Amino acid sequence: MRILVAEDDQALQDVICLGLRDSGYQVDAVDRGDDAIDQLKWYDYDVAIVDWRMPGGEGIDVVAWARKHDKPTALLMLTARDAPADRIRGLDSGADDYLVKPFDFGELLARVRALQRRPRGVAAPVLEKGRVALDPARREVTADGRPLNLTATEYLILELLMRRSPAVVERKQIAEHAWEDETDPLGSNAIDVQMSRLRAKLPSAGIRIVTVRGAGYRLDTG
Amino acid sequence: MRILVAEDDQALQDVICLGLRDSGYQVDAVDRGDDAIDQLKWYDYDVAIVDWRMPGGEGIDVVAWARKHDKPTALLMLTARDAPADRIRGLDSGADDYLVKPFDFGELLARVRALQRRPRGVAAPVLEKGRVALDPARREVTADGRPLNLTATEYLILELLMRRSPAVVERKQIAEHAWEDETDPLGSNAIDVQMSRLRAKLPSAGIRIVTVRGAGYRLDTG
DNA sequence: GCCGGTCCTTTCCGAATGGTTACGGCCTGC
DNA sequence: GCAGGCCGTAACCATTCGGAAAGGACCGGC
Repeated sequence: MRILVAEDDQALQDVICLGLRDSGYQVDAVDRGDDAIDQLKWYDYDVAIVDWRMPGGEGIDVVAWARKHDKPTALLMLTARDAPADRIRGLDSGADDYLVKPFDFGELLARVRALQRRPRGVAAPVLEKGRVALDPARREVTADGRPLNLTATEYLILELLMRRSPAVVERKQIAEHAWEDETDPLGSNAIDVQMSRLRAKLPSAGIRIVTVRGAGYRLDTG
Repeated sequence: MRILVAEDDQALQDVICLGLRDSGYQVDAVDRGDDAIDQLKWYDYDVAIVDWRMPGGEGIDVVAWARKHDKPTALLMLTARDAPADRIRGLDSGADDYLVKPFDFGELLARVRALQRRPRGVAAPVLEKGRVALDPARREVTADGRPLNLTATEYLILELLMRRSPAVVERKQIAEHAWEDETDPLGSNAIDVQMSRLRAKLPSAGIRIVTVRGAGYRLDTG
């Protein structure tokens, strides 16, 4: 479990980081609000412990930023402000929990554990078409409950076709979606080969890939 | 928004119920622990505010029951016990938040709002899958009650897989969660080796780690 | 009907991916 | 400072994947 600690009091930061590491967490620490936002921008933390007062942006701004950008990180505000009005403001800015300094370290750990129990984000819906069900979370495709064994590339292509169905998907879009370097497969027959392999795995799946000459491909039922 | 209030002090119960209704919530109240469980059994509450000491079953038992039965209700414990050890026990029993009496009513409202924001459904404090139980607080993993001796890295990986199950977890996410410097294991086969060691300890544990080529790993039962 | 272009399919092979094992360095506890 | 556990490295292996190539099918236009 990965935790971000944003606290400008060096002594307190050390205590928190050491204690958390001791409990087996992967901890990164920053001492500025803007640095905290940077970290959240690039890494996927499970929990962030954010001090209210910090140089470079208040903790409350960090929380608001994370909420605005739909980060899955659970946010715990940490502060010396213990007036009810402050707590209310902290929580209403989007924090999931609020702990007042000085605090018992064991309680901090317990609150972190409580936050970890939150399910992450919203479950991706299962795409269904014909007899085929594609589950993006499990990365699994089944036909009548039986798994179709798709390779990574085949999966990406089928996912795109299912999402767009019944619209036509251009070759270029397929290239962009399923290849790192989207110019690569256009000069070759790579896409053709993939489509052929994919089709070979679909019969009796209740869907079929229709070629639209000069335009691309489309997924149809039946 | 539907809330259950379980509090045996009639005066306090009235205050809470009136205040919540005033804020537009639909509130049911009970004054016994067993009644609280009954209500949770039959109705689908968004939030339950549960006092610790009550006739007919302690609040902590209500919380444990709700978690054990996968109730999606967010649980807030309310109590006069403010020793850190009590708070920790309350939270680790599965409560999502813990508020000490006497409290500011505005803060209660803010904490309720914070609970509402989280996606519905919260995992139990102990993760269970197949015959394996993983207790994050004790940092212990058992299969059928017998301890599996996992190393620190193996534990971190298994914890992540169990939390995300049945979703696929990318290698990069595994790297971020189980290693300090997440770029390190990606260039090597460190993750592969850890997975191999972990698998070696899992047979007959009722779970299995499935490789999803090009995507990552997934924990499945069976 | 012929022709050019687009698309399909199959085969082949190099490369990538991942699993397993042995080894050795490092840290910890005694 | 020694023993043992932990974990990364490297080597080896099995398997899979996907693109190149080649030949054929199909389509549309003239």
